Amino acid sequence: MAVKRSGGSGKRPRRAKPAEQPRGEAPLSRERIVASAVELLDAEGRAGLTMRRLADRLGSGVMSLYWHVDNKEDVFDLALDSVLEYRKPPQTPRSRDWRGDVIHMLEDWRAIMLRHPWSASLLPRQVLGPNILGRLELLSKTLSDAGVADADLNAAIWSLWNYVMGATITRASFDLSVTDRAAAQQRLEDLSGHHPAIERSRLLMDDDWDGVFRKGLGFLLDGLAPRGHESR
Amino acid sequence: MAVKRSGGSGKRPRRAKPAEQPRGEAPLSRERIVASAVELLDAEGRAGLTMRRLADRLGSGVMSLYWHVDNKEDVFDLALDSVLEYRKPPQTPRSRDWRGDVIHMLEDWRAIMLRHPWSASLLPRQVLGPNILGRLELLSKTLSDAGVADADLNAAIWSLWNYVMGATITRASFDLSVTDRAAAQQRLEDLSGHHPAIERSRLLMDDDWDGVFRKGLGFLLDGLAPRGHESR
DNA sequence: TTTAAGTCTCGTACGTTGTACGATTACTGG
DNA sequence: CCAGTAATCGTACAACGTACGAGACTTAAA
Repeated sequence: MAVKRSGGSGKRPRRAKPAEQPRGEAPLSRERIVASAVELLDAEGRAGLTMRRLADRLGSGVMSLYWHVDNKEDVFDLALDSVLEYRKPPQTPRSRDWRGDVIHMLEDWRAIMLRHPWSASLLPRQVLGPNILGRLELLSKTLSDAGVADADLNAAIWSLWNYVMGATITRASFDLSVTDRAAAQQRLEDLSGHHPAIERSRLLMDDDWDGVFRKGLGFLLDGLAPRGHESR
Repeated sequence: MAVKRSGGSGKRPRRAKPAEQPRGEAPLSRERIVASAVELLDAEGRAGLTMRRLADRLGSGVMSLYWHVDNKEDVFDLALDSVLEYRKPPQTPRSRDWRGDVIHMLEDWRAIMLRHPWSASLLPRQVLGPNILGRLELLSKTLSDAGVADADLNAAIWSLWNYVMGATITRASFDLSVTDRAAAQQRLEDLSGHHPAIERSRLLMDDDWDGVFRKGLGFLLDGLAPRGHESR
């Protein structure tokens, strides 16, 4: 069996004669594959990504992809992580507003995933790509610097992560087309007799998702950080 | 096209001569299909559920399933909701411990989903089955009775829902086999230089998931409910 | 009794999917 | 010239969801 490239990040040696492809096609590479996968996912959704369509879009044969990528799950993992790069806004390296830093990073996270709705549907998987690890590292460091005790750090990080993921997944799966929304409303009205409290809270209609998200995040941060310990 | 049964809950008329099946197979029904689907999902996981295997297990032809069920997505929806029935513990109808009631229901919810790990992977979908609606109704009513203002009810319910879903999905996807856990740890150590804060918090090892869940839930409830309003 | 309309089961077949396998080509260092 | 190894890709296969339509059976009307 041939020794396949996988996992590692070995650089492909520069080809001596780059003018080979009949079309102006760049040679296949892991990066190009992932970039095309993200385009396809954005355009067609999760079910729209097939290895054949991906190969077509790249102008290559289907099986060529498998030299650079282990399997389709691998493509999903790479696409998910690739979209989650984070550049924190330029500011003094020792920001005093740790709370604002955390909120900014988490809202950015959520915004990205809502901009690429397929990413939410990919979430129930083990995600340890470099960009996600980078975000966790930043979160960890920020909270630590803010005075959260090492013993509580785990709980703090996971609570925030959980909250963001839950809010994003929920929001993404309830972000329906107008037709679907009408159908859902109709369905609720059919059952209105049985669910007066839901009816009264208008749970599934005209929600301020962003506001709810921010509010809940505030509650969590209030609870997680040592009170009266902030600098602002 | 034949008028297919769907959506509604029409009772199948009792068959006059019940001793028809060569084996002791009960006749096909939506309920039997869903029950078998849950068994199959429990045993083989999400990818293990195929219409053919499901039909085999029921001793029927594949296409017979489609009389009772719209398609495979429908089976997933039904299986998910069917598992989430909730019986609240017997107690005085007007419990004073609303906080305990909420915690009990949400922890039960999480426990069920961890007992059926496939349910977490199904989550990014619109879930409005009767059992889930029942839980939302109960949650809504409990919070309302506890003094949460109508205007805040939406935010309260969604925050709790989001938190529970996020925690469950995360927990389920990180609940690895021992081998996988070793691999993940190895991977982290490979990158240890780049992620000192994660390393220090021991984020991915020996976590007390249940404790973290409970703690974060407490913070949320503290924030959501009017403080000093509880009865205990 | 005959007829017609459901209700329910299921065999066959089609198109699509992920990917195993091996042939093929290009380029490298000896 | 040769051996190795990096990379591409055509063919083939098993498995999938499900459309279609033929049938068997039950019930109600004629």
